[in-house]
Amino acid sequence: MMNSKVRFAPSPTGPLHIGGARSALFNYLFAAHQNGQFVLRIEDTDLERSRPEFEDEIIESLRWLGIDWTEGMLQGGVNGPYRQTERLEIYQQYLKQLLNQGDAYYCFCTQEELEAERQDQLDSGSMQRYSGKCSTLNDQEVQERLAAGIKPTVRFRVPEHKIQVVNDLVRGRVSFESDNSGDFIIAKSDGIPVYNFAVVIDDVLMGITHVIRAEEHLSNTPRQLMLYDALNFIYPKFAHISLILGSDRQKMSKRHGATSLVQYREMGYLPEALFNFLALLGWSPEGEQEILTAEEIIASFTLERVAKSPAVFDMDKLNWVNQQYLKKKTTSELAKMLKPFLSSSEYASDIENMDDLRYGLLVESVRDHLVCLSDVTKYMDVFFREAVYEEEALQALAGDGVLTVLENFRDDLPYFSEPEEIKQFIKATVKKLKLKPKDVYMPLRSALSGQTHGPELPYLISIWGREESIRRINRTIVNIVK
RNA sequence: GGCCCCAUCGUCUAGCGGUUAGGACGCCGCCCUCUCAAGGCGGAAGCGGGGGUUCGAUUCCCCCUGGGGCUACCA
Repeated sequence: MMNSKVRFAPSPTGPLHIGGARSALFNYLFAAHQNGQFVLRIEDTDLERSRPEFEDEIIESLRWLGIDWTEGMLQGGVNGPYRQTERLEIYQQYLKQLLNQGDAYYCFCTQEELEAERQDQLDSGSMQRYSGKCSTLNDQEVQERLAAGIKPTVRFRVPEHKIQVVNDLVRGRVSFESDNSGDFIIAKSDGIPVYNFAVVIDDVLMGITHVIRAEEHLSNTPRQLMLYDALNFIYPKFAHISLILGSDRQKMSKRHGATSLVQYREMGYLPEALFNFLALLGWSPEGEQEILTAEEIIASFTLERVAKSPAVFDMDKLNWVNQQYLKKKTTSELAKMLKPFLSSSEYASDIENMDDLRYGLLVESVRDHLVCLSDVTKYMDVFFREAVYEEEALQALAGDGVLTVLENFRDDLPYFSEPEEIKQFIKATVKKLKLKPKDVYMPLRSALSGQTHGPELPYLISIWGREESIRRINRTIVNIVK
């Protein structure tokens, strides 16, 4: 198993999804674990839906997640090109071979005819598969149709009564009966090969030893195996990993909320957190530790520990994992990462006007609340908005000694105070007035912010500074306490 | 409909014939605490059902049920 080579072969028909990212990740982990090779190939044979922008986006997403490959897109390599639409001549050769061998034939059925055929089979409850109508056309009939300008598809002639066995590395032995599959199309009428065909050619020519992909491809594998047989190719090893489901146990799709990697990046999830979380979806390390570095995951990743059952994507757990990684960041690292999120918020100018010291304090005061970076904007109101008194705050301000507390604070508040100094000052005030801490803190908090909850009070005061804090106190005294 | 895969707390999972069925998220409670978080401690919560095999099944086999996938000139 020393020279293993895997691949990830996305179709650029949309952004990189959670599911695709997980497949890419498992391939990456498998390769990295044994120092194998990893090819990134683009399967863009669906001309209708493939778009170059998506190709770029997928590649960028992989990079962002921390997934590297050793060959293929951007890296180059001796087995290129790595974009399927640039490999058309290659597929053509094998198509010709299959045609010559009699393992494939031209099919002139129109889409309407096929649709009608399918509908009939559906109505009569019989097996849904191609009837084989064109499989018996003789040379002359074929030539006539070609001469008439009909563009044929190419179908693979499925052998009869053959058992195809997939020795899957995660699922074990899975067998299929060839008779359950009709002659399937391997090249469309425009000459472009279809997935099941192109994937076989590419995997063989690129020397792929292990095909690790999502379970949805398990049922396609026997068709691919028949192609391997017809072309006299040696099978790679297969490993089909289970699907990722939404909370309703359906395959993840756009209606499950954020499903693309870019969305998570935009929300402010850390790539290392997603890397860790995705690795845990369908795989588990031996110990009980769940927060693991990429290196640790690579070191212990094996297909033997990959789960067979599908996994529901749990946003709560992702949030927790992300929080764990956020906590590891220093305040200055966080401050830097948070900037773009604040700069595009309504508080952009407020943040811009803050000096580094105060901005650092602000970050420190809200960091424990963050689940993802974009959350930061939810906690900015209290710093920059004029106090709007909540019911509980008004109650806290209605107490007996409130005015004394406020005036004492206002008159004795020291200059240039850092949170710790302010904390000491409040402590001293508590002592001096012979009150319970709460009877000092709550009136102050309420008077300053209009709320009974929020960031630690010493931080709030320090961030506002002496002048602003006194202004707020006075405003409350005049308007509320009187 | 046919073929295939899957099945342990709500969720992610450990388990690979004998365990008080372990961990994590979430939830609940307590502690800490000016508040909200964070943190610490504790708790509730699971082997889908029925047959076998076995001295003994969560674990092995079969059936059922449930969920998912494939069945495209998509991948």
